[in-house]
Amino acid sequence: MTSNQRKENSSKTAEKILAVARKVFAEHGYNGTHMDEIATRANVNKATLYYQIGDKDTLYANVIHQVIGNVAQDIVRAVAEARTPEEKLKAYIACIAQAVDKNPEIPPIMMREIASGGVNLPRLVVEDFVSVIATLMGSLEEGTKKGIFIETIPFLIHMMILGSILLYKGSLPIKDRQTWLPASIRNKDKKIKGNIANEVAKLILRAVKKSRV
Amino acid sequence: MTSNQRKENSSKTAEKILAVARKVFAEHGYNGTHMDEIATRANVNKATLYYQIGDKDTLYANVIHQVIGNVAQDIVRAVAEARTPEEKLKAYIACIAQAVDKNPEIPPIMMREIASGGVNLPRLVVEDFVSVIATLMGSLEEGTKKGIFIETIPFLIHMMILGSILLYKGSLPIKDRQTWLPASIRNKDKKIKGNIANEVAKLILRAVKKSRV
DNA sequence: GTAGTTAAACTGACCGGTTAGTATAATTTT
DNA sequence: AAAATTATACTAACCGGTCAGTTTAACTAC
Repeated sequence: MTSNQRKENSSKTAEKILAVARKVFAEHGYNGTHMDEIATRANVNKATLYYQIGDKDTLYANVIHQVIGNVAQDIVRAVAEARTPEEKLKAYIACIAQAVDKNPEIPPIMMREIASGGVNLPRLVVEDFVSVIATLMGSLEEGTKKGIFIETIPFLIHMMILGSILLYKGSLPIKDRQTWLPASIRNKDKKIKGNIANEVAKLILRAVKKSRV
Repeated sequence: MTSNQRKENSSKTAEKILAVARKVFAEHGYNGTHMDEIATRANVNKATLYYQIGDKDTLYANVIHQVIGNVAQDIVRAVAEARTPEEKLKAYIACIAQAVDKNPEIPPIMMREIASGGVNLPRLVVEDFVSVIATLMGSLEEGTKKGIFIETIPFLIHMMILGSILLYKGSLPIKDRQTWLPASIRNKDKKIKGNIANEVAKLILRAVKKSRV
């Protein structure tokens, strides 16, 4: 094995640790997460964990970055590629929904992060958020100027989209665990499982668009 | 001092502890909250805290009950009093927004609770949630039957409403703390501060109503 | 009215388990 | 040989919870 391969193996360990850490932090939050559990579930000695990554804060910062740091660019790019304000809004929603679909750790981590006032958010991540909201503001204002959209409060629209997706996805586990729930609530949405993006987009567009066919 | 006064003082102590606990739990979450901090901030000896209330779980359960246990009945009642589906929906949203306005601990506590899969939620509270969603489902179905509303996924609508309000209110502290934010984002919504209920209601109704004037 | 009794509220000091993080020597991998 | 990993053991701090004992005030008996 060359030294490159050695580095690969080493970084594979780090990646494994990060992947497990993501899950554990999502399950228990920062304070509820124990380094020992991460090490155990990653099949790695605790000393290795510290050797590879560092202390708890560093590990968490890495997780945060990996989980929500990259979504932002995706959104900005996807929106830029769309032409009409309506398409932009759709792309915006689809992007968020897809990101959450791809890694289900986003809802719990993000919600806890918001709950704690974003104390642990690296400034870089906050800046990403800002660029996302700015993007949305752009789309909405463009739509308003063109007479397609009504006047709105962009920040609220953002929270509406994000909130819908985060809470919807985030509460599925609760619903599933409460086996005694009335079937009317449990099954009402089986049909759209895995793809609420369309449904959210439909609703948001209905809310925001001026005229209707 | 009469024995009544003594009891009063005692229950005052308990109330003080509960009030402080609410804040601390909202700030740090269950695992991040230390009994010592609660005791200190309540100006009460830790042993007194245990004497008055019990262990951490009990204290947290009390907080949960106090914070989100009562909102449910309010909602159900308010919706029952309204006549048309549209009015019911408005009442529903207004109720939630008002509750969050009245005690700002709801967003962080609720979001963290959802994030952790509702592990700490007393069954009674979960049942309250169910009754709330059932109420909403009733209103939506009634509206659909009468041809006023389109077909919807009630659970998603619920999450849309709740998510909007929780995230909007919940992220205000973050926004305020990031002093470097562009003014366009910071100030865009000063005009509606304290009353997003109307705005959310407007948007949700536009999304859900079939025809428009 | 005052000495004795009881019960509730409260306190300071402490205990025991937990957990982040470290040290070290040995082993494996490349 | 050097880097990565492991097993094991350890420390220091932290934190939930307890306990023996004190204060306070209301009640009782004389």
